[in-house]
This record gives sequence, structure tokens and C-alpha cells, in this order.
Amino acid sequence: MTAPRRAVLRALARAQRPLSVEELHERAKAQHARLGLVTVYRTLQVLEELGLVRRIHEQGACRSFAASSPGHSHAITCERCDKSSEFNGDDVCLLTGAIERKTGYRVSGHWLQLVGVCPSCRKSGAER
Amino acid sequence: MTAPRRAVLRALARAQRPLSVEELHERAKAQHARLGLVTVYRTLQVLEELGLVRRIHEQGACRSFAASSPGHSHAITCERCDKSSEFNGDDVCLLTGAIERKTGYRVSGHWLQLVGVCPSCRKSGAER
DNA sequence: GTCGTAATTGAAACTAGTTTTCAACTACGT
DNA sequence: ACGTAGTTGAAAACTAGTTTCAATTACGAC
Ligand SMILES: [Mn+2]
Ligand SMILES: [Mn+2]
Ligand SMILES: [Zn+2]
Ligand SMILES: [Zn+2]
Repeated sequence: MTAPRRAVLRALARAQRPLSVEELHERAKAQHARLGLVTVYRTLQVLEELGLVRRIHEQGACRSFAASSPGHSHAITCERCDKSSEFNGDDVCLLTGAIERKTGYRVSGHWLQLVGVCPSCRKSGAER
Repeated sequence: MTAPRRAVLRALARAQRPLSVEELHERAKAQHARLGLVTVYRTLQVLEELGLVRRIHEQGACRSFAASSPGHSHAITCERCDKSSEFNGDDVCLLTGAIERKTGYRVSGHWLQLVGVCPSCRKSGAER
């Protein structure tokens, strides 16, 4: 555990929304000025393996990252402010029976991501 | 509708598994030898907008594409042979109530992708 | 504390993936 | 056939991500 890694981890933990590698680099430099971009890439890779970070997949490219707790969970992202939260408690298992019947595959894993409107955006833009 | 586009479309339709842009280029050149890589990118973009192609998201980067029918559907990929199929009939709607209660978000969309073992791989490797 | 070693770091060079530019070429309606 | 708007491909430009390597740092053994 080194200072550069702590800086990246902290920037990630503070973020309310998924960050690109560049953004993460910018923010983490606040903690550790001489932080190199390469280290951000390397740290993300380590954290991803540990399950402490998740890549957020979006239509188009998938270049942003959010903190995550280890183990199986899913993310939901606000379509207005981009705030992203995770939740767990499974879920898709309930559907696998039907899917196996429909496709003939045996389901061994899944990958779910949701879009919605976060609590605070629901309050502000009360319309709709 | 031009010859280059037909070539790309055909290569996509024939593929049993998601293809990278390079792979698609290779295969489509069989139909139209002077096909440029740029055209593959451009065609994919058009087809994606039309909902005729979907990007397959994987752990790590998300650089492969599979044919798809327009409208809401999901993909399941075989963890042994990479064969990818799509299915529809919804599904996740059943879970949104619980997710909204859990997260406080209002759910407006989702994005599900499954991993499993395809029928023919189930037959061959009967063990497990 | 000091030392030794293995792991980590950051700059620079490199590779891969994607987009832009632009002149030539098609598709297709008239 | 003709005209035009849309499409194409090569090359150049650009962006994202990886490798290389010498210097630095963490940390366990003394
Ligand atoms: Mn789940
Ligand atoms: Mn669905
Ligand atoms: Zn919001
Ligand atoms: Zn299979």
C-alpha cells in the first residue's frame, strides 16, 4: 500500500459518479501531486481484480470506473446527474429458469446494469 | 445500400460469435476485397443506431459486435465456445419494484447480459 | 534503526483502436 | 444518360492503453 495507490483509492471513494481514467488522475493528483497516469491504470487493474472497483459499461465505449464492494452486486446510474450507486441482493436468479428454457443455454452468470433517476434528482425536477 | 455495407452485414449475420472490428473486416473482405477498415467502423455505427447490431460488453474492454434484431432484447454468450444468442421477452421489469425500494432510484431502463453454456457445448462436455 | 530485496513508480516510447480529412466513386431519383 | 447527395478508402491525426527501464519505495529480517 503506497501513497499513489491511496490517492487513487481515495479519489474513487469520494466520487459520486463514475470517472474516466483521466478524471481520476486529475482528482488523485490533489492528494499526490507527482502521480503518474500509468499508475492510475495499474491501480485500477489491481482494484478491479480485488473487486473494489467496477467498470461502468455504457452504450458506446466503457471507460469509466466506480468504487464497488467485493462480491456480486449491480450498479444503477442516474440518467440526469450520472450519480451511480450499487446494490445487491439477488435478483436475476429468479429469471434464469425462464431464460434457460427460452435459450437452451445453462446460465452460469450475469451482468446487470440499470439506468434511472436518483432520489435527489427526483425531488428537484418534480415534473415527470 | 452499397456493396461494402452488404459485405459487413453478411459477415455479421453469418458469425456465430461476437467479432472484433478487425475480425469483421477480415471476414467481410471475402465478399468485397477492397473493403476498408474505416467502412467497417462506419457501417457498425449505422447498424448500431438501427438496432441491428449490439456491442458485446465483457470484463475488460468491450470491442466486439454481434448481429441483433431491433427492439429490446438481451444476449447470452457461451463461456466455452463464445457462441452468442439473443432472446427477448421481458424479465427485468419483474425486479424493478424491489430495486426501486432498495435504491430509491426510479428505474427507467436496464441492460442485461448473461453468460452460460450453449446447448452444443452442454452435449459435448457432458461432465460438469 | 539499518539493510536487502522485491514490488512499485513515472517518464518516455510504443502499440492498438478509432476518427477525421479529402478526393474519387457509387447509388439512385429524374 | 445525368446530376447530386451520400459513400468509400487511403492516409493522417488522434485517443486510449501498454511496455520498458532506471530510480524509488515499502516492508520483513536482522
Ligand atoms: Mn445479480
Ligand atoms: Mn430486458
Ligand atoms: Zn441524479
Ligand atoms: Zn458453446
